[in-house]
Amino acid sequence: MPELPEVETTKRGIERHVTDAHILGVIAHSPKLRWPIPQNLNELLVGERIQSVRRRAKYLLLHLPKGCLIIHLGMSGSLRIAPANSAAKAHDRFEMILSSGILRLRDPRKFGAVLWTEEPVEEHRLIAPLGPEPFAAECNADYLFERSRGRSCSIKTFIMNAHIIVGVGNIYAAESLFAAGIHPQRAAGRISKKRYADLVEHIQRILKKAIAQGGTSLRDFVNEEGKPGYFSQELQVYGRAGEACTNCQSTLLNLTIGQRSSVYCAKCQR
DNA sequence: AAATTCTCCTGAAGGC
DNA sequence: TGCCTTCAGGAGAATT
Repeated sequence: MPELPEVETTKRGIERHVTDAHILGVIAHSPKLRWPIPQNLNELLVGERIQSVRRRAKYLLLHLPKGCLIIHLGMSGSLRIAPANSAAKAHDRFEMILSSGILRLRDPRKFGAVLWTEEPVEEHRLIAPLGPEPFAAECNADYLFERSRGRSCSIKTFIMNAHIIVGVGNIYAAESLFAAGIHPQRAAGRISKKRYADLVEHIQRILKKAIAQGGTSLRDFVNEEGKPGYFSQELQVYGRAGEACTNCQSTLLNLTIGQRSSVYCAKCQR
């Protein structure tokens, strides 16, 4: 399921294909994903040039002269660069015929999104409320400590909240908390600044490593060439409930926090 | 404001 | 072998 490393991997993969590419056609195979796909994209975009591609949180932003195409991969989405003459298949929901090939969004579960905005994208309703990127300078122990004061939600829920910090989904939240030795259910407001410093360091380290390995491939994720990522080999706790902790050999436990499975080690995480 | 619950959708896995 | 049920999961929306 695409989290920040997977989206970053995708962004880097499509960058050289889409930058400066001209749009020859736009086809929405599904009327809606999470939200309706604008039906006038063909007339809006054909003939335009893609100026650049950026990632903000887990959103991919394709900048055009008139506006910005916002793409979210949801939990089962992947973008591929396909040959110009290839045909769309069953779960292909959206595609843009480019001068450089076809940019195709495959999303079996339809939790993704394709949106168009002509306002500055930073002001878009989905982008504006987002917290800082995990690698940004302002995303540090002081910031997380201040934002967490007085909050009773679990630390896992807290770091998965994109309005606090973006890009930390279920997999990397579990991994980061294990690395930092913090129990996923501990109240966010009851964690010291020192522990937040540890935590943010681990979040950054783990995300960077996952990006370097092309993301974690679980179920559907493949990069723009259809290849999986390799970070899943590095997972310490995610998906390992019932197995032995790599640090102390205790049996890893599973908790449901905010309707998300949360694997942790009761001995190593307090 | 913050916390909780609901919702979208479909493949995969488990039970019988 | 096959049908039915349950579950996962990003994140906004609705509700309390």
